[in-house]
Amino acid sequence: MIRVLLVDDHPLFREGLKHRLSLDDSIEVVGEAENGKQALELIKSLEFDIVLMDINMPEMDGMYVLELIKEQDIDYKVLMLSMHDNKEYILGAMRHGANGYILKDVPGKELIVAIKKVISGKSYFSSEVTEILSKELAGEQRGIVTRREQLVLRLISQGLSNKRIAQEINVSVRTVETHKRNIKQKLGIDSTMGLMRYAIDYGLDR
Amino acid sequence: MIRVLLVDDHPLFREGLKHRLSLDDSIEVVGEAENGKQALELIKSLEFDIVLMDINMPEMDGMYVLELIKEQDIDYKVLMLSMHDNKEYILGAMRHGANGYILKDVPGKELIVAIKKVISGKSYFSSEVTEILSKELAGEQRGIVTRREQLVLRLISQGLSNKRIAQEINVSVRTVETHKRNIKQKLGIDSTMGLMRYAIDYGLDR
DNA sequence: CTAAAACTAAGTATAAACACGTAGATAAAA
DNA sequence: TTTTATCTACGTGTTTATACTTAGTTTTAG
Repeated sequence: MIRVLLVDDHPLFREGLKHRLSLDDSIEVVGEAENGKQALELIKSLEFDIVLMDINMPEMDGMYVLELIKEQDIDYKVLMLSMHDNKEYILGAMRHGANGYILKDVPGKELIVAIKKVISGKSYFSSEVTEILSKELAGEQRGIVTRREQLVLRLISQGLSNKRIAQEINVSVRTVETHKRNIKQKLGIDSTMGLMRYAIDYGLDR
Repeated sequence: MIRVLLVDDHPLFREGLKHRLSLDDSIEVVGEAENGKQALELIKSLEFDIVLMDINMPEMDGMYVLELIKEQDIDYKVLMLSMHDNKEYILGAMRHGANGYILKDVPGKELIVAIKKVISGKSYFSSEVTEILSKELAGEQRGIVTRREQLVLRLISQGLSNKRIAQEINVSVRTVETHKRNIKQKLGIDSTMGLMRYAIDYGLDR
């Protein structure tokens, strides 16, 4: 029996997932959390085999939880779920050791296939995801937005000024400027507004 | 038996919805569509009592479909679903004659209550929604964004700088600044980012 | 252990955005 | 025909952002 821990902030989505997973007799949902904090508590107290986790969540997002999980001794399997096929997310998830990454709108069977593959020790990335990755890699290690830069990007997308961002993450305004400049250069975008648009389009906001 | 037509672009969400609705014996999902176009076809060919429709969808969004539905002779009941509690959406839905508007993260029972209320001829707007509306109406008839301002707003949403916008519409940068200032004042938004979100949410972009 | 990458931050000068007030020209409505 | 709304735009002063360079410190990977 594969014991699954669900982490997603939308109750309806969780229900949809549960329903899908219930179609397979060897899978069982043993816990649910609606944000990262809850997830971490459950991870400590619960026995399970795999975490199925959304990236975009309020309170504490999935990417961060992934990081924390993978820093622990026990190697829990983590399958990331996302609405977005943006490369920053995908690369971020891979960098932090996710065992798989699938988009939320994949057909139902694929989800179960993915879980079983991950449980068997392999990794699973849905075809849309691998396609994006290959395009990225084809362009040779082009600038990857680093974690710190992603953070700054998210704050930019929330409409904060350099000054506010600097206060928020306790660095100098000049540092924020530097990060911003590097992000622009990496993404080939030349205006702050363009960055905002990018962040919104690719779901890096909120 | 209440026959429901589901319209949402996310299969998982539809499954979650179906699961919830299946908890009530008097409700039955008779059709599903994943975008506005499909929905319109089903509406022509199918018999049903109420449409449960998401606003944000690719291809053809829910707001436009609502408009088309309400222009027809038969008065179909329409309950709008949305991730966003943004007032333009809510007001837009009301203006186009939606019978209800609820947020996607409401508890499961509320959805069923809402459907039954709408079927009985009443309207249903969830509490978060009515709260936002009351705030809006308290401020009475605030300024309407003019055509020119809408144009500027659209360009802002595309991430253009004041300078670029000025070039685009052949006016001085100062004029753009003035428009921007007026828009902000009218909408009660004080950041350019807020304007962008407004434009994107309201579909003024692209 | 060493090299590379990431994070930090400053100097200096220029450019852009914003706030607030004001106002002429023109088009639309009463 | 007045009145009103809209579109246009300037002045002035302040704040913020950017361009381009350089560089110390820390972390990560080979």
